[in-house]
This record gives sequence, C-alpha cells and structure tokens, in this order.
Amino acid sequence: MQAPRDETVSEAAPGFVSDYLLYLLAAASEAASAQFHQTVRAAGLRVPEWRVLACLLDEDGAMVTQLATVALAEQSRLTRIILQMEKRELVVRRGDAADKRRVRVHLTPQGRSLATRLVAEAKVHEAELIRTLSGGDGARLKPALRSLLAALEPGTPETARRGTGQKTGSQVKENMD
Amino acid sequence: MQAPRDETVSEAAPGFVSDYLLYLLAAASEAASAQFHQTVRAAGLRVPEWRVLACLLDEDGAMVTQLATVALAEQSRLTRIILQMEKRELVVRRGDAADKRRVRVHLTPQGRSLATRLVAEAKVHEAELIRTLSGGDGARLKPALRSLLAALEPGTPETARRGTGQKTGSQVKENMD
DNA sequence: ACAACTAGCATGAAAAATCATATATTAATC
DNA sequence: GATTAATATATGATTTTTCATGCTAGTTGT
Repeated sequence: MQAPRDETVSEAAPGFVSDYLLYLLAAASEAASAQFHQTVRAAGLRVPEWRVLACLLDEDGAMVTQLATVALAEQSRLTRIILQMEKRELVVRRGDAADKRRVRVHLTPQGRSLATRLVAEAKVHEAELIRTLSGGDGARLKPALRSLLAALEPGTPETARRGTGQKTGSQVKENMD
Repeated sequence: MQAPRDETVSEAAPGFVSDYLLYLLAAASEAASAQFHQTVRAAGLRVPEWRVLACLLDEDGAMVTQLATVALAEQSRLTRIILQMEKRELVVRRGDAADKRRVRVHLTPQGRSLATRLVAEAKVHEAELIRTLSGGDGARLKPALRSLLAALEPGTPETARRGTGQKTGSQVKENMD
C-alpha cells in the first residue's frame, strides 16, 4: 500500500494524456517553439508572419492560399496578415497577370533582410536543439515526423473511421483544405 | 550528419521550411490532430475543452493553472473555458479548503461520461494512426517526442517530490503558438 | 504579528481569429 | 458560347484570445 500522494503540483500523473500521441505532438511543438517564438516576437512579428517570411524566402511570389497552408493558418486570416505585412512594407502584393484572381506575395528588400536574418537564427536554434537531444533521438525525430506527414497529407486518409457507438447524424463540417 | 534526401513534398521547393524541425513538429501536430479534432468539434467541444476533460479523467480535481498547462492554453483563457464548461455542466468548480486561492475542477457525471467516450475514441484513433505509419517510425515517434519534451520541460522527476510551493518561480507562461 | 512578496484566479478592454458570405475570375460542361 | 461550377481572395460581424492588471489568499522574513 502506497503512502498517500501529494496531489498539489507537478504530479507525474501516469494517465492517458501524458502518453497520448496527439498530446505529445502538440506539447513537443509548443515546447520546442517557445524559445524561438520569443525571438520572433522580439522582431515584432507574430508566428504566422514569421512563417510567411520564411516561406517567401523559399519561394518568392507565393499565393495567399499557399502561404496559408504553410503558415498553418486559415485563408481569411492570412489575407489580413498579408495586408498588415504590406502596410509594414515587409511584402508587396501583385496581381498575377495570367490569373487575375491570384495575388502573388513578394518580399520587399526590407522583408527579405528580416527573413534572412531570422532564418539564420532559426537554423542556429534548430542545430542547438537537436544537439541537446540525447543520442539518436535527435536524428530520428525528423524522419519520423516526415513519415507521419507523408501518411497524412496526400489525399484523404483511409483511416478516418469514427462513430464508436455515438449517435451520428450531427453535422460535421467537412472543411479540410 | 545531414543526409540530403529527396523531399517527400511533391512541391518542387526544397527550401528551408520543409525541413525545419519546428515546422515539421507544428505541421505534424496539425495534420495528425485534424481528424480527431473534428470528432471533438462534433461533440460540441473546442480543443482545449477536450483536453481539459481528458486531463480531469486522469486527475479529477485539478487546479485551473494545472489544466492550463496540460491544455496548452493560457491561464485567463482556461479560466473562461472552465466557466463555460461549468455552465454546460461538464465540470464543477470547488474551492480548495486548505488553500482558498485554488479552484479545484471536478467532472460532473455528464462530463465524465463525455470524457470517457472521447478518450476511448482517441485511443482507437491513435492506434489506427500509429498503424498507418510505415514500419519503425510509428514506434520511434513517441520516444523521440518524449525525449524532446524531457529536454525542454523544466521539471525533472528527480527533485520534484513534495514540491508544494518551491522557489521555482518561473512557470510556463510563454505558451503561445 | 507585520510587512513584503508570491501564487492562484478573475476580469475589462483591446486585438485577433473565425464563420459565413461576397466578389471576381477561371475552368468545365453541355 | 452561355451556363454552371470551382478557385482565389476579401470582408463584415460575431466570438475568442490576449494583455495587463486587480484582487484575495498564502508564504516568508524579521
């Protein structure tokens, strides 16, 4: 019989949550990003804005929808973010001549400078982070994540099964991009 | 060190972002969670609310601050979420007799029922997700994530015993996306 | 016991994200 | 070559989040 445990703080609860894959993913993402996101904030950017800059450095002239996908944000949000970034002269929006619905987003020199600096910092931070991971975990993490993404991103996964005895018929909004 | 592999992305953009660890983490978390989060939404819950329910099933009577940490949300947000959940009679808040600042959150029978159902669904979903991962990646992912979390989270179990109100003033308050 | 400090939670006002939908353009169909 | 559907972006209105701060209760030091 165990002694009565103290339930106040920092209880290492051996429950469901702490071993749940989706929680581990979200928590790991949060924890790993927290430090660098402070750098981003210090540069006067919000996280999606930083992602936009990084994406544009990879592919200048990307479309808003593309950027929304990469920045993990919704389209209407990205639209507003891009407008704000344009006001701050980090990017410029140009209509696509071939398809006038599209808006191509380009880095300004100012935006490119900031993006370049932050990407360099991100690479340093990433290298340090990976180095702190014990042994092979640092090396295994990226391939495992890519494998997970590859299994989920293309097309509609066949694993989308639900309805374990719950009442169906509720209108689930199928608004996946 | 770096094995320059072909990008799994069909996009011809072998840029920085698609191989950046923090992006892979965030994107993997998003993609992996998307399916189940629709189930959560269909149950009339937002994601942090689901996390609160799951956490309370692990540890009933948790404090608001504790729940905020687990649900990866800020304290003021969690306060409001708990208030809303109380109105919906999923939880009840009770003052802690020993420390009247604290608010202990307990599941109602209704909340426990919903939590139990969703956790069961989450387990099924998780098992299917892991099964779809090719070979060893499914098995390596969790340990790698735990290693990452262990390297980043402040509290280590070695000295975390009987730590009611220790001097560790710095809490996780930079939990932003 | 008293002051000063910290922890836990709540809250108002401002910023923001979200949802649904509008608008404009292109692609597809008959 | 109209008509219909689909794509790309923008926007209004509502709900959420956030930030700073307030307030109460416990803790520490003298």
